[in-house]
Amino acid sequence: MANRASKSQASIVEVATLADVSTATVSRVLSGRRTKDDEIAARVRKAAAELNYSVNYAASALRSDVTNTIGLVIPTASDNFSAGLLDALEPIVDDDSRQLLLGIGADEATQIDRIDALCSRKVDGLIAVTSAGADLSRVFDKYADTIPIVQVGGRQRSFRTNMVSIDENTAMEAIIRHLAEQGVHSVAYLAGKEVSFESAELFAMFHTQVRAAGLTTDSDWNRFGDRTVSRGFDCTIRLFGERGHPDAIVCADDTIAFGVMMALHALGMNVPEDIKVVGYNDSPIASASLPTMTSVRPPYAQIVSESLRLIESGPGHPSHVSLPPQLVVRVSSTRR
Amino acid sequence: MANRASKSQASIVEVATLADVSTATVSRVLSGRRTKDDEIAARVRKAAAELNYSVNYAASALRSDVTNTIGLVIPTASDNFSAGLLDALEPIVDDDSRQLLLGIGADEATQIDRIDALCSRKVDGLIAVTSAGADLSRVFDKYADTIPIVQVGGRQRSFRTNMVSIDENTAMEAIIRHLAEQGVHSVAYLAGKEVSFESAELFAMFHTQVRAAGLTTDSDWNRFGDRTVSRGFDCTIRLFGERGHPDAIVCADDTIAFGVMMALHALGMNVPEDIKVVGYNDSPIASASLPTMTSVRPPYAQIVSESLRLIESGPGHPSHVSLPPQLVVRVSSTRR
DNA sequence: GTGAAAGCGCTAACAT
DNA sequence: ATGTTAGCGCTTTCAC
Repeated sequence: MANRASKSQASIVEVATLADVSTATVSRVLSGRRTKDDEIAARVRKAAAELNYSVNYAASALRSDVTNTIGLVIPTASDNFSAGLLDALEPIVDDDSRQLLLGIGADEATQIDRIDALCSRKVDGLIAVTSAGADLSRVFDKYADTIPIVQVGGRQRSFRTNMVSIDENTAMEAIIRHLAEQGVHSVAYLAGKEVSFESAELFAMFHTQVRAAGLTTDSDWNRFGDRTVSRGFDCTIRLFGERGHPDAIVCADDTIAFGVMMALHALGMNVPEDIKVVGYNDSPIASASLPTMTSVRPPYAQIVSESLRLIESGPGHPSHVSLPPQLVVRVSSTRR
Repeated sequence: MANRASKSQASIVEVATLADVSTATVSRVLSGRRTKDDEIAARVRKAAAELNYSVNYAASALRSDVTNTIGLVIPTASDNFSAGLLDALEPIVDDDSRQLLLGIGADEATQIDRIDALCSRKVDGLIAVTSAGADLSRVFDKYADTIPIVQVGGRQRSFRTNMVSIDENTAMEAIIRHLAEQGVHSVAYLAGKEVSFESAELFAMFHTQVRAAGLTTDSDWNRFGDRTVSRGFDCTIRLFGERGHPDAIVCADDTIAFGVMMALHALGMNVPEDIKVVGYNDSPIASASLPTMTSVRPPYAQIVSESLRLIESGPGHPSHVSLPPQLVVRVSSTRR
């Protein structure tokens, strides 16, 4: 508010002068590295506020090797999971008066490049959402004992980094149990194509859970394929050209489920009365569809808090955390 | 590749020693601030590579006041426009061996907070996608003559920052001309609700262009509302309960258009034979829908290059650039 | 608990 | 064109 606003920027020296203490004291008070909270502390804070002081992060980083930045690498921002994670991570990072450095890389080479760039900026921690099939173990190992790294999802290839994965098995179990409770007897599964979140493993889990719940499925119903609306549409049309059809269709992505619902509509079938549909990833489309779609919500908040906790614990003690997603039950799967 | 890999990090002094030159020369060579490219330059680069040297950005920033970072503030990552911009911006920033600092803020207070945080980090430039109705003029003005700021979209409230806006009028003209060419006579418009990209102005442009092209519309057809699938669905159902209906429906967002297409399907109408549909923002859903959807693609690449160009020109010379989006013609609007 | 002073790694000014 | 040197603003010993 002062009239010196146009002056470049107040430094710690000016604050110290105004508060009539040493720069060391200012530094200690402002960074909370001081025991008492007495009159001196108040004076320092007052002076800092008056001068509209904020630390010079470059100087601070140079001296202390703490940059107050967290690096995040994602395959693309136009992906529900990455976007959801970004939205969940940013406020937490920022509330800690840290800053988020973002790297985007779809292929292995670009991801490696971004991780290199971020690490040479000396981020205090790195979170990487690995894309389908990328092998980042070498670059991870390169920095593993300098910077705490957290790999989110994907296949773990480096055992020197932390890993936060999503417990898809629990999710699948929740889906199947929920469907069984709604009176479903037979289920189809439209899997994803990419290896990213282990489509194949999910597929295996589906079979296990279906059997465990005493439901039935048919190998002709279940196919791998793209995560697109038209794929869901096509598969469903084909499904109903065959002899029998399931009571429910579980999809590896909301987009597929959306195509399924469109096709069912076209076929004159009602969701959820005639057939139930479950999506995956709880994208905006799930709550916007008609009827609203039951989906599986990745545990964004927990992924973020666990990742930051692992980063806090520093490099060199890699551990693996598996988090259960949440089944968001909406209209498309409920008995009416 | 050297066996000294585990050693913390090579500094410029070690590079200088190995290359047998001064640190100043190393700095000059590596930053390209040197005229000749002789044997000395080669020696320096070789030494740097051998020691796996990379500059300490904190030290560099402290000394030179250039941080090699660009700040970006968006309302949310779960928004097609912001995600598209992010994906377009990141590689360009990175290729320049700069880094992207991201701030996310949905409401005015949070946006201001993020802009403050980024600017006190002394980013070399700030790009802000302003959210609906937020007034950021004060915080913009606070930094306007220190840091080059580019406002993308939204309503311009500060005339001390650069502005990159999307020429919606040209987009609307292209849509209406295209529809007229496809034999359309009457058009409905489902507008957005939020003030963000000037729904009202777009609405006015729609009327202007419809009249200019000699087409007709009906005030009962055109409504403001949410950018959701169900809104598009409901509006369409209601539309066809009335006496007449249009040959085409233009929507302020792909999501709305998607709901429209679902409703038309339910009503037994064929797109594009019976009625044509045009969306907006060219989200992934536009190319994944059935039939594929004609939409308007924001000029991401141009927004990015213009923004960076304006940042390059430094603070204090605010200018306004308006960029025409591209009409992506797909099946939903073409004569068959 | 506080202050004085060293120095993080780099670049810009100045001198050669 | 290159080298020498000061110093960016901060944190952290080290004294007291």
